[in-house]
Amino acid sequence: MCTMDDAATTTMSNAERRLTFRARHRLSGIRAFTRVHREGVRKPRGPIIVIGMPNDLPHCRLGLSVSRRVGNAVTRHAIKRKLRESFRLLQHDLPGGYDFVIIVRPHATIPMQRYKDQLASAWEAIDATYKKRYRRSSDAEPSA
RNA sequence: CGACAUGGACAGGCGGCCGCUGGCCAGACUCUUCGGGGUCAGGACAGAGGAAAGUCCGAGCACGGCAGGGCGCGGCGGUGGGAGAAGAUCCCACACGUCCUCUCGAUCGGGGGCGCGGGUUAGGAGAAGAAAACGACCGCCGAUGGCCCGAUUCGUCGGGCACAGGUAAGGGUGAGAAGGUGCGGUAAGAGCGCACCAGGCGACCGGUGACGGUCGUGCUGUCAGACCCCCGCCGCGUGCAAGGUCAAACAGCUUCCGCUCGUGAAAGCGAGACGGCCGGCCCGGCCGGAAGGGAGCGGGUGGACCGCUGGACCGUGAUCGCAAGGUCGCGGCAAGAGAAAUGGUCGCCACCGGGUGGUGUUGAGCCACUCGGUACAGAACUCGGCUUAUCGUCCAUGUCCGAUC
Repeated sequence: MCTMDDAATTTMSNAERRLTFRARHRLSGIRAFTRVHREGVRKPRGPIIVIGMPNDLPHCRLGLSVSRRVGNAVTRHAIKRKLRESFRLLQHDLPGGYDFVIIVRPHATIPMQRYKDQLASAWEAIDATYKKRYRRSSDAEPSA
């Protein structure tokens, strides 16, 4: 039993440490996108606008919206890959349980590190906003 | 050697770390209606293009439509062969037009490039212009007729006017002005006549044919067919978000059961209860099955699976063909995503450009350091073409020619 437990904990910790980007990390479907657009918090950061809202999952999900105005298919795809990579590398360093939609505005190409910094900044800002809201509502509830 | 043209090949390389998609091989945990499903970690393998693009043609495939014919709409357009699944497209030869190539220049020949290229004597629209064809704005003429003046042998003659009229030489407009140039001709002109040139028509000759040649014929405006139109030929529509399968949940529809007792294996039948209708009420008669459940049909929404990658396939050798390509042998299986994988980052090297320093008689070049760059561009059902974009490197072929004056 003891060994079983050990094995379980190691796999868990391994799973937590690994920087994967699977299908479950993707935001999919027009409903999920419009929901985030309508209810989420918008944080513009340079060439990108990050919209975030909490989900009921232990991890975060990412959706990308890059219009044709940004460039041709190759350019758009390159930006998407860099943003996805940024999300992948950041996923365990920042609080989980959010859905994000990133809208990309037309801009000159920049290295991935810049996208990563912008995303981290927006991520923290969104988390702070929801933490504040949660605290306010839990403070207000007992009094009312 | 160099320049230009055409065709072909390649589309920076290697490594570390961290990831993604696919089927395959194996494992742990877990759920299960025992069919299977879920989560996690692992292994080796495979994983964008010559244009994957534009979606412009031609097909396969799918669904819908379809007697036959006509109108309409759309597409194509030199000729003869050939390749091809194809009426897409391509190849060879020829014809026509045009350009280039030698030369101070001209002509002829050779060679090469380019051409969405049937009909403009079937007709129409089109700006400017007087007019695009039954042409007269200016101009020219005014022979002939008219009017006026003079002379007169009374027959006419000379001069004038620009009234009738004649006229396409010249001006102006235009891409184009009555085929062009020259000579004759005329009052002035005009294919009115002639010569040459260009075109049309006819005859003959050559050619399978596009067409070419000769002769005849005064027959002759021209830009536009990437405007309508005419002629010939061809053409159903929509595209994998096509379309098919599956199981859920929820509308809707059909049908059965329905509450009790008897009978019966069951279906059912009989009786009763209940509800509705006839009725003031009862009897009686007729009709029905709420709630709930079973079965069937089933629009739309979301999901899963199929379609979905083995094909007019790729590589290679032989052979046939001028070529496009054909035939045969051998070897191979090569992405299948779905908010959409095929990457991110770091280092080294290669190539190109700039700067600094060194070497070098100046220069060319070489070396070191440093900075920047390394195209166009991303599969979305699959093929065959076309078109467009493209940093550069390499290879192959062709041309850069001749005669006469």
